Amino acid sequence: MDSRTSRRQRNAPTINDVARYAGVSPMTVSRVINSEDVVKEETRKRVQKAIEALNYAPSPAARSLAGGEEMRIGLLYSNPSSSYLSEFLMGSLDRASRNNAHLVVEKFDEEMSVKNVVNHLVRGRINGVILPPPLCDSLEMLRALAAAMIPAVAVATGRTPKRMSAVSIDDEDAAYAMTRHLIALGHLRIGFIRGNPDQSASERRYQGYVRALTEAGFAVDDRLVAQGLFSYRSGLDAAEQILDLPEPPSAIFASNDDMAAATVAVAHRRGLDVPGDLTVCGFDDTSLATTIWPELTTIRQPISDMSRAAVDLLVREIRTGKMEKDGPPSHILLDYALIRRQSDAAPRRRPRKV
Amino acid sequence: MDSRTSRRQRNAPTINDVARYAGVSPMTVSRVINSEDVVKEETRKRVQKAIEALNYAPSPAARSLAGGEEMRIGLLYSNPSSSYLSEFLMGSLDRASRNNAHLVVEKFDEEMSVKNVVNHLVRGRINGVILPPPLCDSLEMLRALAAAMIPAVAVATGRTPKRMSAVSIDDEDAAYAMTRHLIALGHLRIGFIRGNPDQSASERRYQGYVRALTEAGFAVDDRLVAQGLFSYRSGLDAAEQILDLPEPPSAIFASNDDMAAATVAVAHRRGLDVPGDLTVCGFDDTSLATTIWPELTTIRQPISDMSRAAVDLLVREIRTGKMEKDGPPSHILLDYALIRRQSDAAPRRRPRKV
DNA sequence: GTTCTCTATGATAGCGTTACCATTGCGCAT
DNA sequence: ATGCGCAATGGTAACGCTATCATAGAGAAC
Repeated sequence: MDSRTSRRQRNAPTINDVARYAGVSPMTVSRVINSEDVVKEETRKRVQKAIEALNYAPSPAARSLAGGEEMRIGLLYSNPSSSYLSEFLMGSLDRASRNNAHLVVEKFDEEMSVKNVVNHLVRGRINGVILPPPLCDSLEMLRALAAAMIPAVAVATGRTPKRMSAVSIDDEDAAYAMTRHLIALGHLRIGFIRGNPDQSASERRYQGYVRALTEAGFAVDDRLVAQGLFSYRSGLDAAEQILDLPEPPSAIFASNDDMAAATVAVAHRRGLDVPGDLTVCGFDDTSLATTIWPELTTIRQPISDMSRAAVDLLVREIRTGKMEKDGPPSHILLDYALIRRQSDAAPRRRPRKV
Repeated sequence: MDSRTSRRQRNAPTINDVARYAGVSPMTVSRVINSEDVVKEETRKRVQKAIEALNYAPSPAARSLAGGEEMRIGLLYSNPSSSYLSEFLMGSLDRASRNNAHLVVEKFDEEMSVKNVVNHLVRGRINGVILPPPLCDSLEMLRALAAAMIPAVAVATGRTPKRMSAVSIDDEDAAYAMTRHLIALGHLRIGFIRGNPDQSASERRYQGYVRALTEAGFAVDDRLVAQGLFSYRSGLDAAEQILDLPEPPSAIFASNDDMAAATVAVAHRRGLDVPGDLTVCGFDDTSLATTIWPELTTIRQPISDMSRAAVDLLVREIRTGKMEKDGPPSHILLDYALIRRQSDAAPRRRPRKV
């Protein structure tokens, strides 16, 4: 009898259940959850297993009651490159809830003034902000945040900001790797479409391209390099320009997937087979890369991992009350990956089989 | 001395402060807050005044801990049609935080069994689930959730589920409107690319197309209708099939944007101008619609509004402890919009200008 | 061997609220 | 008077977690 001896809803496991299961005290479980480093590796593993086994999830309410600190972190985005955003959101959301922080997503429209937005954040008691591109490159925004004493973490910026922590990949190195990949395939003339000059990653990607070429002993032919803006539309123009050349390249490396997709479209319009007649590759591995046909060979950025790292970093900075001591900011560099799909191939030899 | 006698953040007043100030017990204050009617009018007034005076606001964390009504709502998604997801997330996030509910985003991979996922939800104390497409059409999932007594809200399903609330647009009507739009432009032969037959919206969209044609006195020519699967790839094949016809249509209406984009690609490959030689329109208004060139005329679904509505609905159902009484589920229908962009035009007259 | 570090873990006491039962008066029927 | 029912309020124990201090062992230094 006495069917509900407790007020617990459902019969969700609590930290005590986990503790009993793992044969430790609740406190130790708490420490594992909050990834404190004092716990012995062996114990941690045992607890982790118990958590898995019971499918335990900590109660946010209890946490904030006991911990007494409710943290609000803002995600300020401006360019809804939606596929990017959704991955980004997934990662942030995940870490935010683990860190018992509220994620407040805020859009920064063109019309708004930076000042207003920052004021809005202050009013909303936002304790810190994470900035995905292209906002991470807006000096105005960075300055305004610093002035308002709001800690921020930049994600995927090409620069390494002096006063702010950042999480990114090595754009230069990734572009270098992709270019080397094309060289290894046998391409001798490789076109390049640059990204929007306002975003710092553009320059880094171009530098990687140049370095690979130079190292391989190729000259950088300016005619093979077109300026784009990261948009599909701009990619169309850039690709036309390159393919109009009297001696067009056998491969084009675009600074992002949108422009690569545009390049594929232009090639097709001209009756060129991809990758038979032209190899095309992109950068970012957004959903567009696998939407179109052929699917794009591209550089994958671990977007959700980056946002995860960014949230963790930010939470730590807020907790330790950074801003004051101004220890040097952390810069985390995550690994990229070159994803081979169907849009690249060795160039057709000029003189076909005898 | 003893500067921090308590762990309280800020120095927000608690229910005890109010009680002391009003000269009653905390319990009475609680009753006043929760507007229970047992409190004598005079006492209530005194307490109200104390609340005013101290500017007291109850702590949500403590409330949900004690009240046991911590709400966690799950967002179960399977097909990361990322642009859809990010809009969806924005809406859900917004409402979830307003409703003091935690949003738990969960991916449902192909490999997982429905049973496992549902178990996972139960263990994770998820009180309710919202299901974006295509999961909202999975009968297996719906049944499993019902069996586990987890309330759910389907979003953008074509069906109107018997036992579950749903939020959607009128797919049939939207497709009807688009088809009428094409007819009004002067198109006489209008192709159609159907969506994945596993998703209920596909059939509804097709029905709208048929109705418009029939009403206008056109016959439905089966050769102008191709089967697609909602993927770009399938759109490529479907478009080829339709354009291979000896007498191809002057317009093609694809059941979603991905397939419309594919149709544009096929047209371009064949040297057809869009919209000059062929009008193409899509459905959904995902980011792809504005990524490609020409930008697609399409049907806009108010995705974030739909997810907002879904969360509100779900929260209300959980609060009122539905599931038991099985009052008829609510079905909310939101408005769509026909967005005209650059991919449609009047057909070229067969005999060009004398 | 004794004391003095540490390091890893445990015990205890809240965090601010509500659920549940107990208590206090008070009017009214017996 | 005595007891009863009822209205209004209070006391106490959760809720699930973390902060803080205490403690047990394992070495290290003497």
